[in-house]
Amino acid sequence: MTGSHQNSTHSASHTQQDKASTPSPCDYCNSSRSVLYCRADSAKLCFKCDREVHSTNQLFSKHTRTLLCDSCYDSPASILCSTESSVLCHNCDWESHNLSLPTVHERGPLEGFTACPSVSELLTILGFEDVGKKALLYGDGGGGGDGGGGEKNSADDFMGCEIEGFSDFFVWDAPSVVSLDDLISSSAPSHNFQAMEVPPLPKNRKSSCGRHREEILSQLRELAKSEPLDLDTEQQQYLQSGNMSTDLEHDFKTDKFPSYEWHRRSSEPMNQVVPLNTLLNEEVAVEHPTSAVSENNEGKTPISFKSETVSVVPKATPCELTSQERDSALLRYKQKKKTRRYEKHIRYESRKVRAQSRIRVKGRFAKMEH
DNA sequence: GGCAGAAGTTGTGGTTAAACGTGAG
DNA sequence: ACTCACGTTTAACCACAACTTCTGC
Repeated sequence: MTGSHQNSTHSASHTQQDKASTPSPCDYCNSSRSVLYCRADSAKLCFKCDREVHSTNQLFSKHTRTLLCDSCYDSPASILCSTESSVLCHNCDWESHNLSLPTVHERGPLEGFTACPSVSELLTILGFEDVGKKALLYGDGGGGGDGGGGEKNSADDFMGCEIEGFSDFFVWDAPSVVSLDDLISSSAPSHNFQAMEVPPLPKNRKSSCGRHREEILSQLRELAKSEPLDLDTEQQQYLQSGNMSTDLEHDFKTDKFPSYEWHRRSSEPMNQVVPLNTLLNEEVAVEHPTSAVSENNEGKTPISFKSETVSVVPKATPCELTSQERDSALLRYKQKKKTRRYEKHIRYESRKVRAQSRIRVKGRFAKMEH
């Protein structure tokens, strides 16, 4: 083993550690935060680019995409832990549940999606079906005069804010098969493979989009701007009549940083956006609304906040790309796709040489005779 | 902090059984 | 619709050197 080889392996492991637990930008636009993983492309994408890439042709639309793991941000999530409201890849699930938190957490399989679902379909897929278009309409702090009683408040700050009580909106879609045990118990020959006596998972679970639902919902709202929602007449009139929250209007037209919109303070105007320089590479004091008290647009009832210092990831660059940027991004994506390696990659040539010279019995490695 | 040794983990390829897909009867 | 035969694909298996992480001094 040469020194340079050792160095390369060391640096490789460092690289892996470095990129772990750090949200990475979209492989396509390189600006929005990636929330989806496409196995076929080995690409991490934001919702907007996912739509753009996978709507290109029918072949691409068949790619299965899943959410990124909440823990390592590097692998497709396959397990939903409803106890922690997180989505995890197999490795992280194993680490967090088999080593430290054995079996007390309620977990289930997480499935991806194919084709190019509409925003409302995506909301359903991600377990937001009860919030759906209303939340997209009223966005953050908007509200509007729609009925709905007390729960309306929660949806008002749906996009940008973590609000207590709001999690009740999120509905867990109970998968038909929850575990291997379910498969076994459901395999009685007379039952026609339907799961029998397997209680469905509780309906009041949180959404299946993991810990980053703010980011996901923010991107979905961006997506909704370019996609005519399947709205009812009342909602359409509401949008057109100008009754729409000024905040939402602002979002649709000028807000470049929807993900960070909740960084405003209660004393600031509702449509004020945190300047870019405060968002880049520095810790900023932000305040989360702790209770959903925002009423309608005219009321401007102040939202109560709790202060919290968070590390802002410098990825909050505009989602809106110029045509040049788009072309550039497309080029980058295509180049990356070209250089993708499907063939087997040997990390340690010395091990290969060693394996090839090993004694075998029916293809298996045999013990060396000393 | 630096070093040495122990302990634990990873990666390697040929064979084969099982799984899977397809077409014929 | 079903069974069977046949071809193709996939994943598990094995031992151990190389590599990484931990521990004690």
